[in-house]
Amino acid sequence: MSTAPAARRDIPEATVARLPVYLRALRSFHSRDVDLVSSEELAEAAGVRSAGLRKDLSHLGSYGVRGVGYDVTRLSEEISRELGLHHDWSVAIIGMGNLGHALASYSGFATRGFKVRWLVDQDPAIVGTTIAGLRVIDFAMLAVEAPESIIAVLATPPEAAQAAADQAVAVGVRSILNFAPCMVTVPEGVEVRKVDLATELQILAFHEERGRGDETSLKEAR
Amino acid sequence: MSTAPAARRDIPEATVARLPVYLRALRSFHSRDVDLVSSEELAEAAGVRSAGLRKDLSHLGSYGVRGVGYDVTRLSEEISRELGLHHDWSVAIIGMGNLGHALASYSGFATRGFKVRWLVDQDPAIVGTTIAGLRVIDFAMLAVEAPESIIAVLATPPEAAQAAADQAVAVGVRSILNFAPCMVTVPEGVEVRKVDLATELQILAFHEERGRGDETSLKEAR
DNA sequence: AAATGTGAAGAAATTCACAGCA
DNA sequence: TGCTGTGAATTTCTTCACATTT
Repeated sequence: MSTAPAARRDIPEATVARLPVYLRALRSFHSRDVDLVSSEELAEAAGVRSAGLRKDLSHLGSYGVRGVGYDVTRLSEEISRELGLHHDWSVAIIGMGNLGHALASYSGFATRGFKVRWLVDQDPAIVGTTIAGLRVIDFAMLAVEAPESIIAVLATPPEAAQAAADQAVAVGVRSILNFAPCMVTVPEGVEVRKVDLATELQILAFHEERGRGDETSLKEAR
Repeated sequence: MSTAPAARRDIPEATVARLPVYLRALRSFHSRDVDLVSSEELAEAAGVRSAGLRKDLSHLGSYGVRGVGYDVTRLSEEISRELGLHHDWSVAIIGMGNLGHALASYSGFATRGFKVRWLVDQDPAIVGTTIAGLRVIDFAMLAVEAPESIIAVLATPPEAAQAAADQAVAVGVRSILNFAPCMVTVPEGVEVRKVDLATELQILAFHEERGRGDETSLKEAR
């Protein structure tokens, strides 16, 4: 409806889920000193179609130049701003088993905007030790140290996940990334995203089993 | 259309992505000795709506009983069969850094049907060592030992991911789960699914930033 | 000339609401 | 009566095709 003053608000969920992918592709271009890309080039790098990319970007406003393309730096900034990455986010990893340990030093988290600031465990034998340069604390300490808004990454065993989520919510966490192979229930207003290895493998298995069915549609990786 | 002989083939992608979730919920019911569930109960446990659940299940055939519900064991078997879990899948983890190390012993992989059978790295200093009870091998050895169909889990640093994917494909891998924070390009016929921590965090950040916008629609975790 | 931005068409997924069966 | 299975309606997402702008 309102055309001129930027079509804000109400970005489709499907678009939001792709913005981080575009951002990554843009950074890759930037690191190769490319500072102008066409929707065609960016779409290929992101594994989507150019028309879809343009439609996605149109939801944040008009940051491209017709006949020319998109300025890599400018577009990166606009997407970052839209995603709320103009300030840093603090991350707490809950559960210092194998996975939590690995996540604490995983380079994928080092992406600009997210900083792992707390490692939490309830086992007294682990609390107090240092992992990846951070001291492991317990929930009581997290409550004291983390008054601001933080994102919690659940890396506990499944039996402990619900309790950990409850405690995280009690501390004020409103966003949870759940790696535990189980569901957690949270109060309204708290968002949970789930990363489930078994689920991903099962989906792959389904497609491989079906074999050369419709796999042409998925030739390019995201 | 055809009612009796089961409505096979062509299960919607969105449904396929939810079947593993239903399977997990069913196993949870089973472990609590519940052997009959209504679509309402199962949907709540899976974090979806009952009508959607019933539509999803209708794509595999009619395994429920009107006025009664679904037999937990029966439905688990049907979904498992549909997902191709009636036989075991061999998994090779590529890249034995922090993450690969953690994945090698992650309980989420222990889900029935998937067995980590190979750990692969290209660093001679790591090849030959034993992690989680398995000897780390190189690609040459993988080519010798793995003639059958396997699923590869990429856990390399981003710089090494494309080369690792190429080598995996050369060995015959047709399904890849990519944990590296980058995209990989593969030939047609090979499927890649991506698990991207930064992406998930960015989506969470977006929603938290928007705050109390439309979060009522996401009150329950998957 | 080249490439964006976008209405309109089409496809896919979700939700509704109820017929049909135990 | 209770709950499944499913057409129909609705919403969301994708693709097309071209007018628009530099």
